[in-house]
Amino acid sequence: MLPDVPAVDRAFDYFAADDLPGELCVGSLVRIPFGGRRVAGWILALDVEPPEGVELSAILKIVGFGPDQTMIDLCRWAAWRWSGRLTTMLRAASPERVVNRLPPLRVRPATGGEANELAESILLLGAGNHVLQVSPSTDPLSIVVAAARLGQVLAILPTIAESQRVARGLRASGAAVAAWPWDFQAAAGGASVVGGRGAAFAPAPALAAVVVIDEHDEMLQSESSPTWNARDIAIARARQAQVPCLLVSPCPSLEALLAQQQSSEFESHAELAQVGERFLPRPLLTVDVPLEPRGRLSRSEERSGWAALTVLDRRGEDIGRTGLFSSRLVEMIRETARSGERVVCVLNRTGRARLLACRSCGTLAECERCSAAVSQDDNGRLVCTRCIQERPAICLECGSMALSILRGGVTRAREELEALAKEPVHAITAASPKSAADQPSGSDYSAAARIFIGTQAVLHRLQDVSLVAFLDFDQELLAPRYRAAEEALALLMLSSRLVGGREAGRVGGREAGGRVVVQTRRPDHESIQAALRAEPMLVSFSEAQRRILLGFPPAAAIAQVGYEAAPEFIARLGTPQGVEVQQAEDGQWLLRSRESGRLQEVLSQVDRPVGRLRLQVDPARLRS
DNA sequence: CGGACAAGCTGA
DNA sequence: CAGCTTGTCCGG
Repeated sequence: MLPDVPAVDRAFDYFAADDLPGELCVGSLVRIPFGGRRVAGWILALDVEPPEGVELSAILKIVGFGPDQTMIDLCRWAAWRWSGRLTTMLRAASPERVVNRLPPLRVRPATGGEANELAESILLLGAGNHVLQVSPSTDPLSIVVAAARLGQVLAILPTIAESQRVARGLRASGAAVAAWPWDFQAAAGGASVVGGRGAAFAPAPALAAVVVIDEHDEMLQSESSPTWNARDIAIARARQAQVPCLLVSPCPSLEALLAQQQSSEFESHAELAQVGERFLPRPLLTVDVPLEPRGRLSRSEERSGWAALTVLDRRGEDIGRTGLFSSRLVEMIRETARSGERVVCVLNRTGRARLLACRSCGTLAECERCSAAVSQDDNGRLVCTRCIQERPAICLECGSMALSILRGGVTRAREELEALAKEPVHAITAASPKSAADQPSGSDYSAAARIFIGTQAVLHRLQDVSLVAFLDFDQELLAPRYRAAEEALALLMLSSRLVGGREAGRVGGREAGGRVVVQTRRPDHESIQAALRAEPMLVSFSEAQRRILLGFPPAAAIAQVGYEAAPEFIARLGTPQGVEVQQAEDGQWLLRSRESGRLQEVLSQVDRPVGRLRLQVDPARLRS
């Protein structure tokens, strides 16, 4: 019995009275007395031999059904893989509301769906991981429906909203569908599961295939620790059930390509096999692993979904004298807006300015306390993002109030563009209300508005766009994040979808006539070249080399350790063999191991000190 | 986590 | 030395 008390993370033995109402089995959710309180808990095993001299307490109540033995095994593995607590994983695998009865197992596969080549090839897939490189305009529904002809499928998508659309479509194809996290019962009864990343933990007793849509998407990873990734859990589940796992993406991740490579090498379901307390880990990326998706569309189909990409090379322009908008871009924006179509400009910098200098003495605007460069917020005040200090816009050196913007943010760019385009420009950031309906009256960007500007959040907010322009794509390409190249390509892919209007049901991409524009000084960068030629593998090849060289996932396992208890944690860790320990300047530590499974093993042996600790294994981003 | 209990601090 | 705070341990 594992109490649902995260800090405990240890199982205890209890006594089950014969006359306890309800069915008691492995995975049952129960209520038990624990440390003087009544708490919820999960039954992990029955008929255990309690240790000598322990007085057992009785289970108070059987609450309902929870994750079965298979799911408990999976949760154990996930807890090990991301150094999390078993309770966290079991919570994710438990029903939202009490489930008192499970329906008899009955599978109703999809019967409808298009009978195209792709659908036929999915029916023939064997167990193992299969990377399916699709076009940005490929409708995920067609793939999920094709897979659901095999029986119960588990379909995982990055967003709940999209998963609901797919769930509706799958239902229409005749399949029994469980929408996660609401339909635990139906899932346990054999219905095909469709949901967001959480669906990776849904029960699927008759599992026939696992499908991960947009497997490259960062949304599939939990942002708080444990930083479990639904793609990797999907891979483990498919292997556990010995069924095919379809990793679908227009820009496949290295993780998916590596998993595909390994599934042909390791056919046994070794991953979840435990040897004592240890799991057999997946090998890491090495230089001799060839990376190539197994499933591909025809070149023309694949290309059709990628939007025509215009690369505006800014190298020839005078450094420091050019604004955010090249004349060519302004021309394109005006032209598109004039024909009544929508334009979206992307600039991943919030506020008014991210870097300022004094106009009279040239001094950079810094924080008076910590000397970091200060930003200017929407109200014109200078703020330090590092120490949350704030002051008016005055030069500390000469007292001048005239500061010039060296690197502008969205607020400033909006004003600038409005002047250049000679029509209203609407700013949208992550902080803006979600839909036009939430808009205060008077700001009418729903109907008449044509030009929008914002951080990359705009790409998720708008539809029916004809032009997406990245004002400073170098910021994406050269971002100090180890996945920057893949993320940059994913942004171009997402933009292709947006201008292709997949939501609107159009064919999309080149054929729909939408355009994506990037302003850059790195026109030769592989992320741009990959989108230009509709050949995402260009990024994979160079990224694989880079990750191996620098020691980042999936070529190494890393962990970021932070918060107050971090120094004590690192002290307890010592200097274990096969693990590098690096201290970052922001008071965080980075652990790295190039030996598969070594990091997990080492982390599981350290007991957590008291106090707040952030421990993130293989996070998508190393944050400070 | 939260309760129990022990060891340390304060004040008359 | 009572009464209270702070720390450490443990739960079946």
